[in-house]
Amino acid sequence: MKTITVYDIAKEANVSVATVSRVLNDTAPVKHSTREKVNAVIKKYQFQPNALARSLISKATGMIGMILPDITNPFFPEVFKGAENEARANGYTIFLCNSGGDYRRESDYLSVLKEKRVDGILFLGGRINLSRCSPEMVNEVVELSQQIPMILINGSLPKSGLHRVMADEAAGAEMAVQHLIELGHQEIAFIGGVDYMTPTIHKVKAFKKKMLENRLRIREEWILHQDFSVKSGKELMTRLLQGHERPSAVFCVNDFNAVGAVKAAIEHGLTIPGEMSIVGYDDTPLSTTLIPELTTVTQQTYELGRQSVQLLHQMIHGEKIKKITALQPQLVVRQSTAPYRKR
Amino acid sequence: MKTITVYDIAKEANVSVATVSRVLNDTAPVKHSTREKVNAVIKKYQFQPNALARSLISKATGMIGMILPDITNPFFPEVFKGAENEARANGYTIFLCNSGGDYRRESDYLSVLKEKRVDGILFLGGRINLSRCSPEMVNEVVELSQQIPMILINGSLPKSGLHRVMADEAAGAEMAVQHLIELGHQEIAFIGGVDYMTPTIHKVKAFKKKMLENRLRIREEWILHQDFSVKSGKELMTRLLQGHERPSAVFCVNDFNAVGAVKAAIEHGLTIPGEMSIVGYDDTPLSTTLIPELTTVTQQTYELGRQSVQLLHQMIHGEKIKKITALQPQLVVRQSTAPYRKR
DNA sequence: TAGTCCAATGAAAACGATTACCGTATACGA
DNA sequence: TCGTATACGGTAATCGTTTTCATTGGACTA
Repeated sequence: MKTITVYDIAKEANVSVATVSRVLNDTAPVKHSTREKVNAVIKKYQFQPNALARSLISKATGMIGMILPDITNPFFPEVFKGAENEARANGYTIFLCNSGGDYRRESDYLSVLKEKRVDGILFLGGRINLSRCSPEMVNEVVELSQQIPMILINGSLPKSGLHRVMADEAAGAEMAVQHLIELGHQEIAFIGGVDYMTPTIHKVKAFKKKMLENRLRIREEWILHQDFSVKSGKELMTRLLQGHERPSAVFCVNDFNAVGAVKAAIEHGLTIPGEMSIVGYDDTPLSTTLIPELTTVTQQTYELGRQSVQLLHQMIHGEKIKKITALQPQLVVRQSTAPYRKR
Repeated sequence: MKTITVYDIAKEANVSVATVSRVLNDTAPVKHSTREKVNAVIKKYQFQPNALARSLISKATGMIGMILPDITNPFFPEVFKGAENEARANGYTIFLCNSGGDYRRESDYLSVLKEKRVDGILFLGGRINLSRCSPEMVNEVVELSQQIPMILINGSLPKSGLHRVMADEAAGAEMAVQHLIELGHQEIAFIGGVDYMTPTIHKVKAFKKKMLENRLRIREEWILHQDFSVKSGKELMTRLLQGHERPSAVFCVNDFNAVGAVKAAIEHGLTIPGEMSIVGYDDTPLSTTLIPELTTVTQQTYELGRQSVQLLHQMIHGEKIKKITALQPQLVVRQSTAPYRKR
């Protein structure tokens, strides 16, 4: 089966390829009758111009790449959705690249995206969430970003000066802790996350700051880390509950950890929020499916994706954009937190 | 900044472009010393061949498109992950196309994928889950599938003869109902899903079949439909509980609905599984975050994605593959079901 | 020693569009 | 009737690769 080209259309419509192209792209005036004739042939053969050939010459592919650590973490599908809608509205299609947070996989994808000549790249997770990131890993990204418009979402690279769109995690974390303090809690623990990754670091810092501001005691043994999974949240909470003293409230690095914490607490016979208040982070769909529904901090996840693509689109068109765009998080109070009650 | 091409490499290495291409693709013998020389230049400029130009001539893009209804439904990220891993292992990158189940959006994407000349298409949800689908909607897909290898995942199109990979939903549903019956339940309800979509239809049919086989009464007023969301599950369960009689067990069309049902039951003061057994479907991550953990049916979601890409890959290489590949679902008993107790 | 074959390479023609540049028909005013 | 502006149409170059075909110089066989 032969692939049909503009030449075939041109021949059948008795015009030149230039005219076909003009009809296709509306780039120069074409007589009405001619246009009709050409369109008829195009329709007859269901002709669609080859985007590869077109891109080769126009230098634009209408493709963007999105690298993220784990699409099964419900935070990311929401970001993707925002990105995807904005992308489609502007004529882009998205390569979704699941890196597993593995920097080799990231490099692999970076290279693939480059050779596929995507118009832009959205980078989430992995190396951009590491508190220290090797110079090679930084360089690789910086160099690519000089060739292809790129935006870092919810992350950064030391001294790279790359464009970023992010939720203000410190502010969000402060809100969460403030909320607990206002409820009268004094013995508050922090759970979760990988200790050398920035989401954890920012939140721990904000946590300590708030505690200090309110002259509350910070117990280092109540700041526990592991990773970002449900399992991890459960294990850390269990460890917390095994101590001979226990906090009356826990702030978790994300919803996954919070869900695990809730499960551990319930298995331990505690009622939530009666005997233990728990706050999550991200406002993923999990937080409303949980019983009790989770008090958490929303990051405007959808907006994060949408605005990133919007900005990327501007970059692609050579417009200057702000280096940093910060979205304000917001506390969402649900059922997993309640005023402190003496036991 | 000039883009560098094989010509630049060739010139600098004192060879012809043909030789550069041979080094790049290892498609013909090249003298060792020449190869070294060329590779050195390639490395020096960090040259990466333009995939567009390459694809234009090779007719292969290394891109596949995946159309699915809703990436925020936790069932799909898992499918995607399976697909993505297998894809990457075979050198493909995936365009993720979120259709929202909207057939116009599907058509739009179908057309974009065609003009981008993807090597293959994975189609999930939307029109392929409709019990009746207009001839135009069928045709559009069938015609495209004659030009581009395509696999329908968990769905079908009437008389289209397209390749399909699917979980055997009828078998899975029978297992779920069988499980409840074996626990001694006799008054069982079915909840959820859009009534004209195949996931619902298959499950209701299996439900009725099992009930009949066991001479149990089927009450039409206990077969309720709405959509696939948590909210919907909650509303339907609430409606069920307002009747003056109520079932002792409920089989839900998916985990979302089941979560909603559990929430409604608990709000209604029932204990689960003590007073009400609930079974979900899909074994999404939700099922283990819920308290109690949900008894559900696993569809081997990851495998669904992985095997689909594997088969698609074979199709792309012109191999003949089975028209239908069915994965066996499996019952996963957790905490939301228990033996019937008289009240 | 002549003939054969193969490894190693280069020149040029694709692939399927866009587009710069030039050519021509028509209409219009003088 | 002629000159000229207007409105298109056509040709060919271009994008950056791969690939076919031809060429060359040995090495090997008979």
